Amino acid sequence: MEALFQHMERYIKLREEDKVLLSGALSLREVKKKEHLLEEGRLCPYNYFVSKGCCRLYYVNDKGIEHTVQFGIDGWWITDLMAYVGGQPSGYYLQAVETGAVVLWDRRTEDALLQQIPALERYFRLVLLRSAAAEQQRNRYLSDFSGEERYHHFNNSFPEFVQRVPQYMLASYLGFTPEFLSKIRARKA
Amino acid sequence: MEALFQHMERYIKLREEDKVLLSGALSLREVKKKEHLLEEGRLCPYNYFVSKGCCRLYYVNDKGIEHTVQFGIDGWWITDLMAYVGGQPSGYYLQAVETGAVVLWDRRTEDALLQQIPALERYFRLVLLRSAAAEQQRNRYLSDFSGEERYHHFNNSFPEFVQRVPQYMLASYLGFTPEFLSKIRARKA
DNA sequence: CAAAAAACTTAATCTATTCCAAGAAATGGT
DNA sequence: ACCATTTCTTGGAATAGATTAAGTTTTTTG
Repeated sequence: MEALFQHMERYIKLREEDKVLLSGALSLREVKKKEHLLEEGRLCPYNYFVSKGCCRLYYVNDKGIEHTVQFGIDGWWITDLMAYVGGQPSGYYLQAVETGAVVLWDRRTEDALLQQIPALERYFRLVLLRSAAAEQQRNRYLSDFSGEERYHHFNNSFPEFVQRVPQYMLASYLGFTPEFLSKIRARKA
Repeated sequence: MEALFQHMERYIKLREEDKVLLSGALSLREVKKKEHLLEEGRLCPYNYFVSKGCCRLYYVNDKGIEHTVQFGIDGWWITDLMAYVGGQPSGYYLQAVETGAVVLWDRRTEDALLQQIPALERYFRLVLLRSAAAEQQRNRYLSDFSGEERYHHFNNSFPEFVQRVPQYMLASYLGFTPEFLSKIRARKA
């Protein structure tokens, strides 16, 4: 929970009383590796702040193939936004890649909290702005680079992260098959 | 400009004095078809609200090929977010697809305006939230559907829009070549 | 209204990546 | 330590879509 406060204080000032309010309204949840926080078909009234560990958001297409759409490591928010905003059943799975902890931000208490701590409007605006900017850049890589280029680029940018996550998840995040990733690595060595 | 006020009032309340403030701080710019609002290498201290017409954000890769990353029709915000947030030179072009008008939101007066009209924090938060949700969905289509499926799906969802924009732009938005789009259409007929 | 420019089509060849299948290596639970 | 499960590798056949190049149609402009 402290991790979230620190993250918020990068963008806004929090008074002690704000922290008390937040501590009361939010809940911390510990997750074991591979545990699901959200499954397809379920409602998703939460936005998840990854306070420790690593989660991934993925969907399963009609051929049964998993596609990882986002990794969330500590300090990132992650959720199925359509289901969060619209209140419909989700089409995604949210899974802990590593044992860790997340803070649950509940849509149903959101309005009350935002009224009590108006600075949070600004916090979430800035968080969303930065994540939208990052997404725009990721999309550029996805559309402009070949699969192999994407892998090398990602591997150079986040070498430690590549070690942390199974290859098949990485492959599905980078937009190709695990077999192909295997071949890329073989080529290099 | 009125279009922007209406859009804001979908999410927040604006007092008359707020509108006066906004009218003074923002500028309206008319754009001719094909005119550029932003070119690669330039700074981009603006966020653009499309009040009438249609714009597109695209980049040109090192092979000289254009990739359309976003269309903005009336009622949407559009800009190179990295350049807007970070202040570095842009890697994108923003071009009017049709003659129309945009409202310029200037990053350099943003803080002052947000302080004078705090409700705008909420407005932009909600706009960003919805556009991030839409982006998440678009990414799913891009990664899960074949080019041909993407075309049919888009064509069914936005038949009027498909008529409004040149095919090569649509192809580059859907992630394939104009030649391939031509083939898809030939197959159907 | 003609000429130039822009947009679209068609066809042949080429290539990055998928798909399938089977085996090898690593990891995890008891 | 051992067995089951999960993850990774390898190779060959198949394919969606790119590339190239030339020709046709449509739109824009003087």
